[in-house]
Order: sequence, then structure tokens, then C-alpha cells
Amino acid sequence: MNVYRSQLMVAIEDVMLDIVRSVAEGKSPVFTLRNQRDWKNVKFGDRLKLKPEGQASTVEIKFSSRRSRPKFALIIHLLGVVHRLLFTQSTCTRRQLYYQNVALVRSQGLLDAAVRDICSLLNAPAWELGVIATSKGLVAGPVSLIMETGDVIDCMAPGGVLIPQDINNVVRLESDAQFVLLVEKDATFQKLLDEGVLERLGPCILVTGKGFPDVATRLLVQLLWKFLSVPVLALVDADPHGIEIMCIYRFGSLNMSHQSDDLAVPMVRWLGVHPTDISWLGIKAQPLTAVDISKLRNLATRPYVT
DNA sequence: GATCCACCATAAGAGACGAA
DNA sequence: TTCGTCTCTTATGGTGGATC
Repeated sequence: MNVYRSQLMVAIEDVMLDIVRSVAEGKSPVFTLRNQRDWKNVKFGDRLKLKPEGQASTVEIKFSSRRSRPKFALIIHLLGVVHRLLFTQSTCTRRQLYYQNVALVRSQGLLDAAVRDICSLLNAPAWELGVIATSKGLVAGPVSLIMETGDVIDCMAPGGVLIPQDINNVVRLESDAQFVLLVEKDATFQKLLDEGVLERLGPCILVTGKGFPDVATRLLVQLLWKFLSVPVLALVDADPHGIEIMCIYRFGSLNMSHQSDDLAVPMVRWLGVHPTDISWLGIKAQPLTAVDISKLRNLATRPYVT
């Protein structure tokens, strides 16, 4: 069995033993985790990174608290599931975990949060625990993904190829692409393909996360950047959400700040559309809504802006 | 064919609630 | 009573199946 996998299993067993000890000593068990909802807990070098233990403020999930008890129970349940996944060397999607015990999990959002907590607790990314997210991103262009199993995924199919859920099992990439183009929306992605952008702009790879990119899409973008050493350009709307999506590709997100090393690509360059391009190109712009302005104010306080 | 709804990701803000 | 945490809601992007 993989050494890392067996170490994770031992780590889970240690967590469980700590809980048993607490109960035996008459204490109420508690999980103490770094708070991943607080921007003060991330530092910014070239990407967002969760501060190490001791420097970051923490949250406590106490069994004694009526409010956090369901979350405590969910984490215990998931630790058991993850232990089984590691032992059987299998994987499970977040959605499958949700449907396995809807009564306990209650909502997809709560499950996602509990998985994040377990990753923080074990200091390991979710995919190493066998927990994967259903992929939604697409990739198109002259690139072949060689998987651990020996399977080869050719991404030249019309309309692009769904990014595999087990993208962490890619062992090698083969491509002669000169750059990678990240596209915010699926509609734009399809339009660019229809207009023959792959031939007109030379060998290049198009990737879309269909809005906010999921984990598999961000992992693939980092793989392309690392293996091919080519420029990565972002084509997003000139609105707060477009800018935020570009920032997630480039700097990572607050929620996943503990995994930024695997997910962020600091070399992503903002191709446009820039707000200044709107007047230059004579495009009729939509006025910002109250929500847009609120989002802009929020973006302005982020570490990578300040 | 158009519309509705359930589903699947990502994110953050507001307000409710518990602990001290 | 205050402060911090947690849950719910809503925003973005989409797909696919059922119904009219």
C-alpha cells in the first residue's frame, strides 16, 4: 500500500483515538481548525496561502455545543468513509457522499465544508483522500493527457472534452501548444471553437471552467502550466465576476487557500476584456448594479489587490 | 421547441444563534 | 450584552430530463 495513504489512515485513527481519550477523561471532544473563512488567515506572496498553525486564528467544533454537534457528527462520519476509501484504494464524488446519507449531511454545502475541515485536519488535499468533485470544465486543443492507468485522453474532439475527475492521476502531457487560453463562459468557449480559433491562432489549448472553476479545472490549468511552460492567458468579462474568476485561477480562493500550491497559477495574465477596452472599442457597456459595486468593494479589500 | 425544475460546481454576505 | 461562529440564502456559470 502507498506509504502516504497509510500515513493518512494512521492520522485518521489518531484523531479517533483522541476523541475516545477525551470521552474517557470526561471531557467533551472538540476539533480545533484554522479558520478558512477569514481573509486575515491568509498571506499573499504570489498566491493566497493559509497561514500555518499557531499563526492563524482557529475555530472550534465542539460536541458539547448543540449548534455545532451536527457538524461534529458529520466530520466523524466522513472520517470513517475516508478511512474506508483509503483502505480500499477507491474514490467517491462529493455528490455520492451526499446521497449516501442525506439525513446526516442535510445539504451539499455542509458536506463541502466538512470535507474542507477534514482536509485541514489531516493536512491533505481532498483528492488524496479519495474524495473528488464532479468535473464541469472543458478542454480543447492539441493536447493528450496520459493517465496513470495508461489511458490516453485526446482533447481534439469537437466541442472540447470534459476534464476528467481524476485529473490528479495524469502522469504526463503531450502537446505542441504555444499558449493556454482560459475562457470564463462555455458559450464563449464554443463560439471560439466554432470560429476555428485553434487553427487561426496557432497551436493553443482552450480551457473553460463554465463560470467559477471547479477543482479539476484548476488542477488541469496548473498541470498545463507546469508541464508545457507556456503562457496562460485569461479571457473574462470586464465585470467584477469576470475579474474574480481570473483572480481565482491566478491567486487561488480563500476556501481552498490550504491547497493553493496545487491550484493557483500566479503566471496567469489577464488578456481582457479590460474595462478600459470598453471605451476604446466603442462597446455599449451595461451599468454596474448594486451587487456589482458591492462585489468590487469586496475585491478591493483582498490581499492581492491591496 | 420552449420552459421549468433538479442537479452540480464555485463564491460571499446577512442574519440567527451560542458562548463568554 | 457583545462578539464570533455557523447556517442559510443568493449570486455566478452551466447541463439534462420532463412537461406543455
